[in-house]
Formats: sequence, structure tokens, C-alpha cells
Amino acid sequence: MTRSGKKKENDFFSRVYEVTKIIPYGRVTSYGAIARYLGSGRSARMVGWALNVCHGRPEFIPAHRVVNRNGLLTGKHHFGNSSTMEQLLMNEGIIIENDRIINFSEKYWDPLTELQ
DNA sequence: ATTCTGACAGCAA
DNA sequence: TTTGCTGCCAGAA
Repeated sequence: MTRSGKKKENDFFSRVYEVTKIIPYGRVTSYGAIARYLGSGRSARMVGWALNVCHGRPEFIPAHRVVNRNGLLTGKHHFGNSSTMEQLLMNEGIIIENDRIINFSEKYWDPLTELQ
């Protein structure tokens, strides 16, 4: 598609969004896992950057289901209210304490493993 | 073109 | 164990 108003739609960013959108309800994953799934396992920071711009997307992106490898809600501050992210996660059955997901390994969803 | 930044991850001390 | 620095990649100024 010849630049539909934006740049390449199949950018690294768009892939991040696509992967993020297919995260099942009640499941979470990490930035590194997504980066790895996209091919660049060391671009975890880019994933965070992409999600930072996800607000400019018309579609809903469950960015709250993406945390760091420690299960820590590092990006909760980017959801308008600092409590929005944990509210959304707890609403999906995720146990959060001190901004960290308690049952992280339990709810962890790795695109590499699940999607192959 | 160059520099800085960023919602990370890995490793060293 | 916790704390801190480095590497990494792509976009914005």
C-alpha cells in the first residue's frame, strides 16, 4: 500500500502491535519475548517504544498485558493513571502486588512457544 | 548527518 | 541478594 498517510505499515512497530493484540485474555508476556518473536531478541527496548506510540493507533492494543521479564509493571505510568494498568490486569485475573505480577509464570504467554 | 532517548535484558561487582 | 552499567535497535529532535 503506497504510504497510507503513514510510513510503512509493516514496520517493526506494527508487528509489535499485532503480536500484542493476539495476547489471550488473562495472559501476559514480556517485552523481550515479543522482541525475540520478531527476530530481534535484543530490541526489547524498541517494543516498549512501540507501545509508547500505540496510543496513536485507532485500534485497542492490550499493552497492559506486556510487562518486563520480572513481571514488573514498568509501563504503568504510561496509562494515564498509574493504577489503570494494574486495574486492567487484575480485572483479567492477574494478581498484582507492589506493581509486580505474583502469578507471572502462571499467566506468562510466550509467542514463541504458543505461536511457534 | 549526528546525538539523545526509551514501557528492556543481561551481566558484573 | 541488590544495585548499577552496558548493549541493543529504531525513531525523534
